[in-house]
Amino acid sequence: MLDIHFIRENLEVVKDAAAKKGVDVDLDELLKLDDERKKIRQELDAKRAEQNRRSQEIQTFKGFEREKVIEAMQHLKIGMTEAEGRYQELLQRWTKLLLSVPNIPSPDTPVGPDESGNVVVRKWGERPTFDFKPKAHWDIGRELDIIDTERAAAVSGARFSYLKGDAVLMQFGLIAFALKVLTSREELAGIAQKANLPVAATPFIPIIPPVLMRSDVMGRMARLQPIEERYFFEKDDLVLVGSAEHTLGPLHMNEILGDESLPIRYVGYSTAFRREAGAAGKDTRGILRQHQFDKLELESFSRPENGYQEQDFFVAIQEHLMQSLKLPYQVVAICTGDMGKPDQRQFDIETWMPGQDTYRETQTSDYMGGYQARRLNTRVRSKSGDLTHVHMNDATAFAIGRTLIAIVENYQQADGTVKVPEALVPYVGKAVIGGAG
RNA sequence: GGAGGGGUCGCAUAGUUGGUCUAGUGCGGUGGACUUGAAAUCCACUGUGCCCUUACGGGCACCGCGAGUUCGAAUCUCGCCCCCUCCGCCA
Repeated sequence: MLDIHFIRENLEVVKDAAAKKGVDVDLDELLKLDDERKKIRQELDAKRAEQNRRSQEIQTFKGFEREKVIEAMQHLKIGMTEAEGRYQELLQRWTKLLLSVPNIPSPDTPVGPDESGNVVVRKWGERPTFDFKPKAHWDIGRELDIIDTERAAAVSGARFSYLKGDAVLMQFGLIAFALKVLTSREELAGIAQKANLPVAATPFIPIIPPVLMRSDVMGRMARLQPIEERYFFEKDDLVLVGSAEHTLGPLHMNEILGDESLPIRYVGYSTAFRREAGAAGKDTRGILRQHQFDKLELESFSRPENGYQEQDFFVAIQEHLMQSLKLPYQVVAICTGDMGKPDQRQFDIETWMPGQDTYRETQTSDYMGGYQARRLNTRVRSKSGDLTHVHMNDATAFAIGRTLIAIVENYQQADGTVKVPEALVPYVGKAVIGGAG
């Protein structure tokens, strides 16, 4: 959420941001409620001050005098209860409205109504050429018997799959490869240098986070809505995460971090669960859009002034990973109308999928500014002693399913086998999938 | 799941017959005195949020969270969350 003081002082900026994001929120109403809120607050505090004062006094009184004061305070109490009721009612409306205010897009975010406004920032790699018609991953997967969606449908339903054999080796190969890069100060320093970014080379701490979390904490991550997208266990008031981001982000909630400890970087490996409620009938073939998939996710907490650089670094890491696999991709700046509500700036990496003859999103990078941290109450104490909210970044390192798709479609060969990207061979233990060996 | 114990201002603790607790003490931290310097010692300060105020300063709230009893609750009652010990179950 945004700071109410910030909204008051930058009303036009916030209005403009909401309009660009296509979010309908009545900010004038919010400020009106805030004025009322303050007024009742003052009234209440004055009454409480009086109560405190009289509570002290009362002990010096005795007998009839004491009875009289008690009677007066009972009266005061009635007024307080009434004011508290009004305050709570108002606060509820106030909070609801405040939470619906989206984050402000960065100045360099393209303005647009929906995904049609997204802008390709750069492209990398050459699309492979084939002297045969490249197949889609669902065909390759079935033929090599490494992806089984049919049996999964019988057991679990649509949008589930069994990954088998070499696909599994590939999954753990990808993870091992990425972790090697992300936990190495030298590798990270190299990536930063190449991207010309003056960021710290602090390694990522690997985490295996919980995949179930309290719904109220998910709310504080601004990720509970739309609730239709979440698997929700009402009996336990727990939701399944849609990304490791959801449990990595709150790792330091209600904490004050030391300035010298930043940036704190984590790489979390977890399964992600999505109901895909709004995507009925879309991408039903293969494993592009699954209810369940595994993912390596980056998360960092940084000083506010380093937030944008941190995101640039995250994108540089993503590009480094894709370049290592020699997969052709494009970096896309997501426009105001397509980005998430809590985002300040968002980039996607879309990777070339020859079997589908198009680029598909494989990674995303979200810079949240202090939007999530404010509600999570994660703060930094600067050297001068000031407290500010940390800035948070999250990004995909590898979404395993989609990376597998990209690999099998780009590395497929005429004989039906799939080459293993050179960088992965040591981690997978073989150079070809589906071959005689 | 059952039984018991516990959650106090960075850490550790005091406080459970309701009102001098707007929370004491120790450690840590900051500033100062002493010292050539340091240690030791002594003195002062030491959280977060909201609100009023140009400022100085002031008010309110917070003793796991939320309700309740009361003129008044860290202290009493109820619900919830979490931690620890033992038992049961279990990868």
